[in-house]
Amino acid sequence: MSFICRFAPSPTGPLHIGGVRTALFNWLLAKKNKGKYYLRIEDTDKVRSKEEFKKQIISSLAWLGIKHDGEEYIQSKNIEKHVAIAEELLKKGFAYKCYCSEEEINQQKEKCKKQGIPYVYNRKWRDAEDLKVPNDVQPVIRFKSKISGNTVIKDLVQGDRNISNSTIEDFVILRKDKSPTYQLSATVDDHEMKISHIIRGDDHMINSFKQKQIYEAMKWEVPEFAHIPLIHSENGKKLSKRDNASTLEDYIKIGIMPDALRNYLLRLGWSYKDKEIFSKQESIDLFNLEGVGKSPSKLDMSRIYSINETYIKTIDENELFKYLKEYALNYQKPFDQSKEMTILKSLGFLKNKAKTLHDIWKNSQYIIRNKIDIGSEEKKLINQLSTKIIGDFISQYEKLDKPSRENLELIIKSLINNYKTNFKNVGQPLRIGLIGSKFGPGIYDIILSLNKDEVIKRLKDLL
RNA sequence: GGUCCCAUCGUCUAUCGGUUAGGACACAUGGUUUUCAUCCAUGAAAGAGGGGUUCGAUUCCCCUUGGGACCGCCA
Repeated sequence: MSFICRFAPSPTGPLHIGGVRTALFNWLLAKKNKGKYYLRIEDTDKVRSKEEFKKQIISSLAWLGIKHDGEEYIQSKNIEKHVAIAEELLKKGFAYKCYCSEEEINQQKEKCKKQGIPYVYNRKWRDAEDLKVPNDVQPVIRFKSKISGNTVIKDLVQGDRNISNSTIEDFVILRKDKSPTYQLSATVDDHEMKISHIIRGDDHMINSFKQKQIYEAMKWEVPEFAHIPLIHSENGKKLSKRDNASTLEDYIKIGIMPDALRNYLLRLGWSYKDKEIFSKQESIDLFNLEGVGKSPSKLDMSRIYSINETYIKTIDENELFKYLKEYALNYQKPFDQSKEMTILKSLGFLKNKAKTLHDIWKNSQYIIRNKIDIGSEEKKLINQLSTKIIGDFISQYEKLDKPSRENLELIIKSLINNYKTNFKNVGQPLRIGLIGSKFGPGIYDIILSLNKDEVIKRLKDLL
């Protein structure tokens, strides 16, 4: 059996985290089964579709490492075909022209609202040979949904889903301006692209019942369906654009790495035994639809941070630096070239205190900045004793040929002895002088990561 | 409101009739450590409720409760 999957976003906004997961699952299933994964841009909403969103979606997916096969498919380029199918359905008696004006429909909706009953189109023009066709109304074409019987979808995630056909209204497939609607376009394109598995959010369940009827009317082979549960925000509702971490960009901005997000999204609603960390290859090998749960899952930021932290600590440092550089370039300031080597060499300890690229970037600021700003809290900690200690430290440090952890340790120990004090009273003033904060990397790491002149200069500034 | 669906620690989940209900994140405590962290150890934490079926139910069925999705000439 061949696996041809697709992800079909509409370019009406930035890519949503739920959409990212849908794309991921489609891609994973296609790759696992050596099939194809296509990207289709559903831009038939002429008003809301924007070129910039299309570009953003494509680049977001590229950032995550989800590459589609072939060129991206632009739905609007196939409109003529969609219209032709609408005409064909009309000719074959599976669709009909509806001359209800928008006012008429709105009136009906109002009426239903008043009576407190749900609105369903009344199928007025379904079998209307004797109705007089108004000449001031452009008709829409509606699909003639089945009135009796049931439709069953053998959903690969949800199991058998059964719905009474009477609950499906005669949906519009061609608007009054002769443009196709989603139900039609998506179905025609899925058929033309020979999509074998449609994996999409659970919010499309009803659409699948509608679209299945179109497949059957056209005598097309019906694809397999899998409706994956939606991702809910931390307060349990469907994720909306208002949630502050809902677009991919939101995560990139705070310094989440692509593999970490991929891993998080994979494990959200899917599991494989007790395994938590999956390399890209492992996720392809191990992914399956059977492991996808049926209930929606809530987004958990602390989990995202935690997985990101794991990746920061385990990936190759050159690769990590690549991500860090990109992050700095896009969301902070590009690194000064002369500082790059120092940062790369210091990554070993900078990354130990970081959950995000932003944290690493923050930790590396003392290397980047030439002038150290000392916080007001920290200034209070610099007293007579500490300036004396720093002074002593400088004179001993200056004499060192080549500073090393060992000889630095000797100096610090002698200072502790001479001043009959503890490490804290020696280390803290030094840290404040060198990085401006009492929090930060280990003092030896700091000193060794900076030039000897720079260390002396910074410490003298403190005196 | 109508239709459909879901239900194990706070969160993501394991269990596919017999388990001291397991793991991970978060949380708490202790230890290591030169600060903050890391790291290590330990702990607290769950089968929504009620009926069945069964020798035995978290697991199968029904009801209740709670939660969700859909209900556009948007996609």
